[in-house]
Amino acid sequence: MNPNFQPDRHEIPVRMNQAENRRFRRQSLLRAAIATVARYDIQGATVERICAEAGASRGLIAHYFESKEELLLAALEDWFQSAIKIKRDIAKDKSLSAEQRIRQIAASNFTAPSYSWENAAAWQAFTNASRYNLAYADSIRSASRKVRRLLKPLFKRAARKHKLKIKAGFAASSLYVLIDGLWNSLATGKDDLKVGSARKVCDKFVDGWFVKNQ
Amino acid sequence: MNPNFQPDRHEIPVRMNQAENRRFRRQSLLRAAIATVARYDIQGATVERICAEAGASRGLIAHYFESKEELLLAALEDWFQSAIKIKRDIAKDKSLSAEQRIRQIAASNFTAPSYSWENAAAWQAFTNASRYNLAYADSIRSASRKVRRLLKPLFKRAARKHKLKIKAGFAASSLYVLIDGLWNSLATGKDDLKVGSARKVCDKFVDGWFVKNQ
DNA sequence: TATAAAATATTGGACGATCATCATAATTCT
DNA sequence: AGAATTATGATGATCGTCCAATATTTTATA
Repeated sequence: MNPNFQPDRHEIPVRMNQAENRRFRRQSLLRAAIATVARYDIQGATVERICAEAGASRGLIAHYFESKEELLLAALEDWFQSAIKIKRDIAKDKSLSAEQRIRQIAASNFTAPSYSWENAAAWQAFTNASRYNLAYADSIRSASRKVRRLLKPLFKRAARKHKLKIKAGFAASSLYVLIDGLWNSLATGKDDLKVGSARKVCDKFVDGWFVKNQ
Repeated sequence: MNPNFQPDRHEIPVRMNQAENRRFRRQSLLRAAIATVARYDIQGATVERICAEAGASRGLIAHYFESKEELLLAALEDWFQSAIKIKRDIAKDKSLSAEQRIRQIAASNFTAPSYSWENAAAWQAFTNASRYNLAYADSIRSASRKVRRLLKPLFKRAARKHKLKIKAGFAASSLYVLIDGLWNSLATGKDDLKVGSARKVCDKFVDGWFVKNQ
């Protein structure tokens, strides 16, 4: 049922002191929030369900977060931070050409740990909610900008190597819009798309930017 | 505030008989449902808000639909039916080449009446909800299949003209996934994308399919 | 055509269910 | 023992549905 199941504390045999316990509980709640949002959407992610997923009782959220809203926002930002880190690492990898880095960043969106059905589904839920929730909107806009800032110089350099003139910012944007579409499609299953195909679509799209005009 | 405002019955001076009135009320509720879902998401589209948007009282939904859920589903299917009709008409247009038809169908997603912020936002809300609502999932899967069935033969014919071998079904899928991503981006505004740019991204993507391999 | 009766349309209040938050109690750790 | 952590019941708010009442249109009748 739930591929990314987080065992609750009863299944953790190791003894933890309070500080460790606190970190563990917090992290459990963050992961449980993502998992629950993925399966039930934002409004379906009730305190009851999130806590059940985290193996805790209903009242615990209040002890670790100001409110349910604050937990969800923290979960979104926590997840995004780890997602951008993976991309930054690839962007800095000097053993790869700029074009290779672009392709690898794109591909990383369809490989664990960045990709999982849970992450795709939760991302879809949060972006959807960002239409009426200003906090999510801000967080997601900032996330989008960070990714574009990462990709733009790579597109610029890759184009120079190909002796092409392209609008690097536009290329970066559109690649990420495509990846978003692929994530949504994978999250809902509406187009019978497989993860492997998603990778191919990205590669084909990048091809398009580095081909000479006819 | 609401660009697609439907005037309520008090602003309609013409006398309507019961049959006309019934059609008008039903249609008002369907449009109001889309508009409200666009602005407030599915769970935020309360009976109160939908009816206010339609210029009716809270109880009226029960008179025209089995339940709120049934209204939302009817609104989704009603909207999709008009959207697919526009695409079918383009697909049948013999004055255009297959490739031109593909481009025009793609472009129609970014021109009124198929495109409006309201439609994009509501579509995003429904696809998002399709993860946990089976009725939406079925409806959307069927919609997706219809569009792919429309595009696939066009890609096949266009490729033949270009003397290329492509996977037409794959091309059709991926074009529609891209369009979905563009709609979501426009609905949320997260990537600062404009409608005009969305059209260009589509064109660039279609280019990619009809370019000789290097 | 006028009018009564029937059918249909519309309204808004009541009810029951769900949920986040809060207060308080119980438990565990230091 | 005292502090931190965890559990549970109570409370108030929100929402969909149902229902009784009121209003309007249509049909039947003379």
